Parts: sequence; C-alpha cells; structure tokens
Amino acid sequence: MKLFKNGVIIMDRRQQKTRAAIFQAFTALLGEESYSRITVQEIIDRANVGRTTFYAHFETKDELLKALCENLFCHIIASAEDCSHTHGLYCDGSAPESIFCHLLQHLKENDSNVLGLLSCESNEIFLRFFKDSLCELIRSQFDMQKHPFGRKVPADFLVNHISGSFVEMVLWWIRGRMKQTPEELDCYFRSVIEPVL
Amino acid sequence: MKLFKNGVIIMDRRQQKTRAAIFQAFTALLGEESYSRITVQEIIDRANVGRTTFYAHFETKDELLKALCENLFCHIIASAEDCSHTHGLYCDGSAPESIFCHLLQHLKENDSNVLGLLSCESNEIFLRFFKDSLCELIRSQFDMQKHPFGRKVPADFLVNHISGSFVEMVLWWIRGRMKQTPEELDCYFRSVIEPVL
DNA sequence: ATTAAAGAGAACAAAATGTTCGTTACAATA
DNA sequence: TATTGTAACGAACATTTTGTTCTCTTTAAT
Repeated sequence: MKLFKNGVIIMDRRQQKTRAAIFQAFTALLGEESYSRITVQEIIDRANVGRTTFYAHFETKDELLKALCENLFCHIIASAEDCSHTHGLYCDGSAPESIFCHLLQHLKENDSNVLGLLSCESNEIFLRFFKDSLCELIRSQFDMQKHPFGRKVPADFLVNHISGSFVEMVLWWIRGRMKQTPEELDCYFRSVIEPVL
Repeated sequence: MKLFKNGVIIMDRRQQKTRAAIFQAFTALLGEESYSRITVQEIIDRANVGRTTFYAHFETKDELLKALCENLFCHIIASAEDCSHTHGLYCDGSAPESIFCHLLQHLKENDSNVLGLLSCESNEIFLRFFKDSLCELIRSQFDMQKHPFGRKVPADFLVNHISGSFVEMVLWWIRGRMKQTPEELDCYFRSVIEPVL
C-alpha cells in the first residue's frame, strides 16, 4: 500500500487523491451531523470511492478521524513552533508577535477548515487533540524560563493551565461567531495569563 | 410511560430499576471501550433487560448518554450552588470553603462514578457537559461582583476562562492519578485565578 | 382484587459493517 | 514506449447492529 523512500512515505498520486477525497467528504459530513451518526456508506458515497478503497486506507471510522486530526494540527503547530523559536513564549510583555497571536491569526485564516471542525457537533475530539499538541509546544518553551511561581505551583500545572485556557478561549471565540479580532483576543489572553507567568 | 403528579415525574419502581440497570451497565462499558464501539446489544446484555425495554426508555444511544450526563451533574452542581449561596464565589481570599474546593472534594468522594466517566476514553463528552454546568453556576455568581478587569476584558470571557480552567485542571488531576488533595489543587487554582478576579 | 402499565422474548425488516473476488486503469520504472 | 506493480472499481457476500412489532407475563398502584 505504501512505499518508503529514504524513510519518508511516498504516496501514489491516486492514493493522495482518494485520501483527500475521503478527508474532504468526512469534513463536510462532520459539519452536517454528529460523528456517531456518520456511516462509512455516507463517506464513500460523498467521496465517490469504492467500499474496498476506503477500507484499504483506513481500518475504521475512528482511524480516519485520528488521521484527520494529525493532518490538521501538524501544520498549525509546526508554524507556531517556528514562530516561538524567534520570539519565545511571552518573554517580553510587549512582543506583538506572540505564539498565541500567531496561532489565532492562523486559525482565522482557516486553511483546511480547522474552524469548521472545531465548531462542529463533535468538536470535543478535535479540541482534545488541539490541546495535546499545544501542551507539547508550550512545555518545550516553558521549562526554559524561570517563573516566580516556581515553588508555589508546579510547572506541569501551569503548562496545562495555559494550554487549557487557550483552547477554551478559542472555543468561546468560535461559539460567539468570532466577533473579536485575533489581536483583541490575544490581549484578553495576556490579561489573564501574564499575571501568572 | 411516565406519570406526572404535581408537575414532577413519578416513576414506577420497575422503571427506576431498569433505568438504573441500564445506566450502570453503560457506565461500566464506558470504562472498557470507547463510546462509539459500544452497541445497544452489549448494554442490554449487561443490564439484563429486553431490547424493547431499552428502546422504551431511550430512543438512541446518544439519548442515553445525554440522560446520564444530566443525572450526573445535576447533583454535583446543585450542591455547589448551595455552597455558593453561603460563601460566594471568591469574595474573601481566605475563605476555606470556596465553590471550587467544595466541587473538588465532591469529586474526590466520587459518588455515581463521575471520575470514571471523566477519565474514560470518551470523556470529552462529559467534560463539555461539566463545563457547561459550571459556566452557568459561575455566571450566576459572577455578575453580582464588581471586578477590576471590568473594562479591559468582558465578563463573559472571564466566566468562560474560570470554568474552562477549572475543568482542564480536573482533567489534569485525574490524568495524573489524583496525587494532589482537593485542598492543594484549590490552592493552585486560586494562584492562577485570583490575580484575574 | 382490579386495573393499567412495564418488561420479557421472539421474530422481523432494514441498514451498516467488513471481506473477498476478478477486472480495469493508472503510475512509476527501465 | 513497453513493462510491471498496485490502486481503485464494483459486485457480491456473510455478519452484525439497529429499530420495530407482536403476544404473553409480571408487577405496581389504588
């Protein structure tokens, strides 16, 4: 099914196409009904691929979901990592280009319809995935810093607090139809996070 | 199916039993496999009720889930509401009996196995439900208070931030095998929340 | 003791799952 | 360009799950 070359996975152009078609169909369906109600039949009908083809790519619906998550967040997190290398987490209070602002802007652009998935009926799954990625990102940046709360509160707790708050904020933003700009949101976030950094 | 008396629902003792049996079986199954993999057949086998009986109580598996959530959190939130009436949200910084500490202690006691559900594979569903209940509770307490952030950050944002942070903390606590006492956790939470109140 | 309702259990159609074929179409090589 | 491997097709299939419809029995409330 998959060919390996120099350690990286090379995909047949056909595979890429069907994979993309399945992802797209699945994403669209998630906007229409809850995850548990979506059937493989619906997916392959919309994606216009054969039944066998689907099962050749994904063992189950759950696997498809997982693969979609990985696809989605690896991009957004990678670009945030890039950003954090040059600017750091929140070292200087006045940095206009924080990771968080960067992430929010990235979300606003909404490539590959992350927002659609984060606001669909079954968004909890994506939220958890998003948060897990975020935790890793923040942790890698965090232990570099010395924080005054060092003894009072464990660093692990703080990493979770920051990631969790951010994800919950994004959810709040989306549910409120995204009336605020990324910059406004970033300002809110700094207000509640910087006092504890 | 259901009899009404003075506006409240009165249940036949038989109904109560089967309902309880179904809830219990469902809860146990959620600890063993993911929600999407659980079948109605498994539930009725474990609960030892007939197929017809199940569908007389719940239209779908999703409805059962929803009913379970409502059952779970109405108790825990009601007792927290009680507590908040006497002590307020976080008015005085040294109150040993905050809503949050109360909630954590309540969770620690773990009646009706809330912790099991919050740590099972499909816990996202319960988390959202928990957070929604919490948001309402905090909102009802919050707008009574005057907070210094009044202009800088919307109250709505703060309510979401507090509820969200709390839920994320509980999740972190459970995932870390609950090594901290409710009092320790409450202390952590105050450290990150009181600066923004 | 009477009555109304709930559960058991079997049987059923319809839908969804997951697998196995042989055949066709295409993509990456030489 | 010809060759070769393999992805996709599609039809057919057994199996599982769903949701409904019966009849009959048991139980709770009064």
